[in-house]
Amino acid sequence: MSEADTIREKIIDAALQRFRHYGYPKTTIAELATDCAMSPGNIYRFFKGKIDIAVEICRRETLASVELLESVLECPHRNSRQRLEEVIFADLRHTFHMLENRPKTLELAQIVVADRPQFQIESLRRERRIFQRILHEGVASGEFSCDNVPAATIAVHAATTKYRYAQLFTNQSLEELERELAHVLTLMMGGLLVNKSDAWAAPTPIPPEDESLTYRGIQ
Amino acid sequence: MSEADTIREKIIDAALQRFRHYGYPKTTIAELATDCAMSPGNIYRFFKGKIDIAVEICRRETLASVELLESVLECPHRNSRQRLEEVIFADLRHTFHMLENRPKTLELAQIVVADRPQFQIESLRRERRIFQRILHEGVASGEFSCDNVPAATIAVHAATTKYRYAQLFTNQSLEELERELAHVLTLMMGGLLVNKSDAWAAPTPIPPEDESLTYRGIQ
DNA sequence: CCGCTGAATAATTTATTGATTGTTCATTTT
DNA sequence: AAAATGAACAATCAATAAATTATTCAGCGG
Repeated sequence: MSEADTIREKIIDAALQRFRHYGYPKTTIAELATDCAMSPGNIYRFFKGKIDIAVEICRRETLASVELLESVLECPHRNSRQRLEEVIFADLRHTFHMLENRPKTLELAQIVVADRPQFQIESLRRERRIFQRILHEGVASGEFSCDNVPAATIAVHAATTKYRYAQLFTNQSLEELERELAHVLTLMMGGLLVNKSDAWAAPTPIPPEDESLTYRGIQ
Repeated sequence: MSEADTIREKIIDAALQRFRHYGYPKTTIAELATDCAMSPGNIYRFFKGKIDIAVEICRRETLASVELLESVLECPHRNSRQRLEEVIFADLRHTFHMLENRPKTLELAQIVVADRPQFQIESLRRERRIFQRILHEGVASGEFSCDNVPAATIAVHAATTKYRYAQLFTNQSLEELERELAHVLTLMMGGLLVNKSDAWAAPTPIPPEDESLTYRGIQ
């Protein structure tokens, strides 16, 4: 890692701490400069502006989220249905706990998206790619029947919108949301599974929260 | 209608005009009083406070929306699948045009919900009841197979969350949203229809917008 | 040169004040 | 007595001033 990159990391680190503690608006460039033992002006040799520091932090956050979901996905001894369901459950829990425990993260994301609408679009696209992979595998293995994987991916993603950052839409508890999501998944499985009867025959048990997995590297 | 009710209506009417034109915050009780040729204090003999006028207006708005959806539902020569799909499409279009053409209505609803969270819960419940009726009929007619109608209703409602006040979540065009919704509905139909193959065999054509129906009494 | 500083400036935020508004109620009118 | 008024008061909002902050850049050391 080059010297410049090291300094950049230092700035990001300082910003991460302060944004989490005091929020983006209450954090000043001067403070970040002090934290990094440099002058305010020098920050601008590493970031075009204050908002760009936030963008970088959010970018990493979304990459970490995607990695979390991928780690759920790579869990072996799972068929496609279980994978899809567990990824979506993980998403619900991950975003739910995020808003519950680190509200400043949402604030930061909202500030970034307000300035860079493209950011949200790309984050959602990355998430959808995971769904698409599962559907693709499921079709290949003969478990899912689906003649238009991209369309089905979009459908699954859209139908589970409520379970990403759920607190933005409702004040239901996590337990309620999980029960509801199980119903939504059962319904959708009817449209994906080759043997429709399987969707009801094996009603989705809500997978237990795996703290060790879900929160790895978070908080 | 009693004399008191007539006056009440006059106040609501004046408020409706002003809220639409200038918005809730920019409308004063004094103005409403002037519109109704009375004193500010007298308004309080008919409404407990300013916010209660807004609540009543929103309540009527949501009742009108439900009636709109019911009118779609009562269209004859439709099977349950078509009814469900058309009601959800109508909902998307209705709320989309609402936000596009009368943004003050959203502002008003947000103000009301911020003060009366129960309001939103009840509005959603009323809407869900329509869905439940369709599902119930579909099961009775043998078109749908579903061993837990209330749960399926909740699932259908939740899965289509994105298509109610869609502009709150995305800046996709109405056309894009309609295409997407068609995919979601196809997926869900797999979980509802007795003959799963029907869901794909008869891909949902996006029903044409029926202006005369959709906008009756709105705007 | 290169990396950095820190004062200067432009933009934003915060604090303050004055004006407006929602609400009440003693009083008047019908 | 019932209905309505409008002045009074507290709460809220808008406008402006003051302070703070983001960003730039001429210049300083290494």
